[in-house]
Order: sequence, then C-alpha cells, then structure tokens
Amino acid sequence: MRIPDDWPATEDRARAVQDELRGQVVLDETGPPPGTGHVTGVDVAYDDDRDLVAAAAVVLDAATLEVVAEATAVGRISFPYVPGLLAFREIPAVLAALGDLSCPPGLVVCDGYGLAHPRRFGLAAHLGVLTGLPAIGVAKKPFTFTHDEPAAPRGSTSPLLAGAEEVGRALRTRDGVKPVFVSVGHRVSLDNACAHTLALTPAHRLPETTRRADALCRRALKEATGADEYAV
DNA sequence: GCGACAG
DNA sequence: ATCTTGTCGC
Repeated sequence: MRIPDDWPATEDRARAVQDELRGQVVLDETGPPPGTGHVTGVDVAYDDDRDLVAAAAVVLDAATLEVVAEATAVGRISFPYVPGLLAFREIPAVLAALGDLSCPPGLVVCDGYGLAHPRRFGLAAHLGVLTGLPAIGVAKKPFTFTHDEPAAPRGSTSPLLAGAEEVGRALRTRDGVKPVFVSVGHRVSLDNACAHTLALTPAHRLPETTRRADALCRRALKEATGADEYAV
C-alpha cells in the first residue's frame, strides 16, 4: 500500500479524483459479521507549527476488543483542511500506517464519513476503494446533513439525510448521550455498519477503534522528531 | 452573495 | 484538528 504518486495538489484536481473513483465503491456486500475477525481503527493528528502529521492504525480482535496489532506513520502535511476534501489530508499518512501492520486489518473504521459526503465519496469510501478493504465511517458531528433526534435508548437510530436521500444514520451508542453518525464506506451495508458500531461501543460513545487510534496518533505526534518521516 | 461545513 | 481548568460521575 503505497501513496499514489499522482496525489492531487489542487482542490479542483481532488474533486475530479473523487468523481473518478466514486464508481469503484462496492455497495452490494454485507460486510464481515460483527464480533468476528479483525476490526481496525485509523485516525490522524496534526501539528501545524512543525508541519507534521501522524497517523495510527490499531487492530482489535472484534470479539474481545483487545489490541492485536498497531502501527503509526509520521509525515509532512500534504493538503489543507477543506470541508469535503478531508480524505486528501488524511489518507497518505493512514495508508503508510496500514502498510506497516503485522496482520490483515479486516474491517476499517474511520473517524469521519463514507458516502455521507457532498460528492458521495468521503474518507471511508476513498480509503476503502484505495485499499480494497471493507470500510465504514463513524463521525462525531452531522456535517452538512440533517437528522431527527434518535430515541433515548442505546441502539436507537434516525436517518441521516441529504434532502430526501438517506446517506447514513444517526446512531445512539449510549443512553441519553448525543448520537454518532454512521455511513457506509466500501463493501459494507448500512445495517451492518451500525451493528459494528454498536459492537464497538460497549462503554463509550465513540468506537473503541477510534478511541485507540486517536490516543495512539496523538502519542506518535508528540514523540515525532521529524527525522522519522515516511517516504513520499 | 454570505455563512456553514467530517477532521 | 488544536488551544485549555476544574468539575461531576461511574
């Protein structure tokens, strides 16, 4: 898994890449059953002053949620944050981390959106297509979409809407706590994506995958010297 | 035209 | 994302 050498340099080119890759998303697979095999969380942290980005990939045993493997990667920030183009900022570092894992990632859980995206090709869909891995997005904020408040009990959902189109689901992972926003990335159904999210949230609002990856990439960023960058 | 907008 | 103290609760 190498960083594509034609990685976009401009916003217009990035949008063209999204339009070009969107057709490769696979939507007719259910995806792996929750509670079996591996589930991998990925996340990225930034240090604008040092111009550094750190990514982490943490593989969990889906049944026990224990850590099976982890990897980090540090590099230069290669793209600004532009709403709708998050993937271009995060993916190079994430690919480097995934490539360093000692075991297969299984299902990848992203901190952000999949098909719930202005061009229907968010981070999780993009990462899924580039790696071929099943992927879902679990976001903390509704982005530009609308939704009704899900009922109070854990497990309640309401559709995440772009107009009349259901692009994902607001999912309550803890009683009475604000929901997370789940969307399909690649090779996983929305029902299964929500089932995985619930299996990954026995104790917290956010999936264990996201929590582990978040903690690890922050630590990697702190410990980064700048001399240990991955090659581009 | 202006603001809002995953991380 | 990141900058940040104390505080309430399991």
